[in-house]
Amino acid sequence: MAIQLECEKILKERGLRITKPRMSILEQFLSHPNALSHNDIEEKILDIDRITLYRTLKSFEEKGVIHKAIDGTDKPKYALCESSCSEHAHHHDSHLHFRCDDCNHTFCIEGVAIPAIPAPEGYHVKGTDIVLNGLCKNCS
Amino acid sequence: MAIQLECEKILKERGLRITKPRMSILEQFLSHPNALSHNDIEEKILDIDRITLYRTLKSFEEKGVIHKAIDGTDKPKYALCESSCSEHAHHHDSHLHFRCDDCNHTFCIEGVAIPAIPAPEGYHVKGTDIVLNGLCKNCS
DNA sequence: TATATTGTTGCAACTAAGATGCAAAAGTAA
DNA sequence: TTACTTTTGCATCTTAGTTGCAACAATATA
Repeated sequence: MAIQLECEKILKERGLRITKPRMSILEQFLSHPNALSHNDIEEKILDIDRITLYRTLKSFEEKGVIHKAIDGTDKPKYALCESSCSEHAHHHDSHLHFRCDDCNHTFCIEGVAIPAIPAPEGYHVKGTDIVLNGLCKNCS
Repeated sequence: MAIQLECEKILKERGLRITKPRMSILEQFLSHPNALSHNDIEEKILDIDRITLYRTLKSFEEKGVIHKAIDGTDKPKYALCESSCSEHAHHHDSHLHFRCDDCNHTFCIEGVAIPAIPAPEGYHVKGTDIVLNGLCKNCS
């Protein structure tokens, strides 16, 4: 599917109006395999307004288009959600991200079975986030 | 052991000079079970200089006194290292933290066996960080 | 296809987080 | 006690992120 059409489809599905900044931001996520930070996007879309970008990332997150990819760095990064995520429930009770020590990219890994982590005594576990680091496909 | 003595011992072991700000910062870590953010410490030690705190946290981290506790929030938090950590090697290839959804405290969990996470195809895994969330001992 | 409605943008202004350089002060070794 | 070295605390700067608001653009409806 043409990337433009796919962007429009996603925005419509989530009840977000189709606007120029939203289209170009979403396009970035669709065309990169790795999670993107605010800064990454600013560098790729030169004429984007800083504040619009903040707000777009926030509304994308709220509507289940993207999710914050925990990767152990101080800079928040975002990755596309699976289509099964919705406004009301991100299906991310158990999530796996991989940060490459070499290229510093963070990847959202789908479809790997995550073993249950033994709950520490007295704690009630609701969700699990796993951050692996090492070398990614390209760098190893 | 008196807490003062313990602080001095740790600082000496790591080759850090014993100073007033370092003592009071380290004291905070020793007297709280949870990981502390920059802000947490500023609130507890009222007369501390902001920049000194930044620099102290950095040197504590470099010398293996504390480590950054990845907990999925945007605010870096720090927790005491086990004594087996050193300047040259943090023993944190596999680390587990727990963030409570209720009190928002982050705990560094020691002594729980962490199952190996299956490495995604093509990736070379060197370290694993796990962030559990849910309810901590006090809140459940 | 014009219009009303509502959501979104882009700017200004602000707050908070964090880094750097430097002179004065404090720790340590002799 | 002195000499040497590290650390502190301040001023200054940069970057990240928020809020309020007027102008504008997307959609729904007539």
